[in-house]
Amino acid sequence: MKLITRDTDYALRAICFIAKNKGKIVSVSEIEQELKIPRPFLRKILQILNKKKILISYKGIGGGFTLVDSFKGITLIDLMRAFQGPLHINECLFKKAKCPNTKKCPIRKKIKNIEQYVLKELGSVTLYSLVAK
Amino acid sequence: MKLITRDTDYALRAICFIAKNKGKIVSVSEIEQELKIPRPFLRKILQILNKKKILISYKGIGGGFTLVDSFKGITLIDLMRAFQGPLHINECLFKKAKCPNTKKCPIRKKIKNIEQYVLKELGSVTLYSLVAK
DNA sequence: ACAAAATGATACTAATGTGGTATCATTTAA
DNA sequence: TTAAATGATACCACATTAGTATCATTTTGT
Repeated sequence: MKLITRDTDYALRAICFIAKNKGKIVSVSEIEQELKIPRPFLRKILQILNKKKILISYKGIGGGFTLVDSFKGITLIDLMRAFQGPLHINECLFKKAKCPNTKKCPIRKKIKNIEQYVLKELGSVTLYSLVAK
Repeated sequence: MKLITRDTDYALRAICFIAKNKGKIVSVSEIEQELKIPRPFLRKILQILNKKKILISYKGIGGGFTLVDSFKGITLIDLMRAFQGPLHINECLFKKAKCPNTKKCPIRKKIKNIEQYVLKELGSVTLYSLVAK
């Protein structure tokens, strides 16, 4: 059971590195060298971060990526959603049929509670807090 | 992100049904008819439940399954472990390398906390509590 | 003893998700 | 106008999950 997938993980590390170079435009090559992430995969990840407005990209010679201005408001869960889609702890438990012995399945409620807790926790971690010493 | 897989889900429903027929030996055919779970898959699931000592099986004509005597002590997490193995929310995040900007990665701690919470919650739900009206 | 009805064991197949690659198009600075 | 960067997109490989198929074993009734 994985809460965080590899692309999310890589994204986080890349962001940390970009944040370290405050203000500077950082290219794929630089990140690749530092973090040893396979280049094509890294490119894909950065492109997604750009689309999701977590990074800003600059094309052409001297191009690369910087943090978005609103970076301090972005949380771990935003990052996870970018790569892992909407986070439902369990999507379809008892969707088709209910346990015949219960009218309101108590397990569903429990799962919902757990889900909400997890989302709250993940949503409380800003990427900035991970970057700042 | 799935916390509970299909076999765990099916297992839970099957157990609910068996519990309803208190004491009676319930065959695969009966469960299949009631819950519309594909028979070979259901058989596999029930065999696992037997091996994990959550159900008792009886072979031969009139055979089938009943709940184990210690049923009241079995929790949702036991069921999940039977099908999904040991439950680690995240196994290897930052295993190979740490985010270069942090010495003790705060995210790792957060994940650990979430994991412990989830395990505690799931371990607090007895299957019996789901079955009992 | 034996046949039928049940589960046990095991190996295989199909579908999906994750991790990763390859290639061409587009933009931009020198 | 060319080289260096990212954008878009399609593809491939592997692992996990979901499900099937088949034969072996046990048990009960006749």
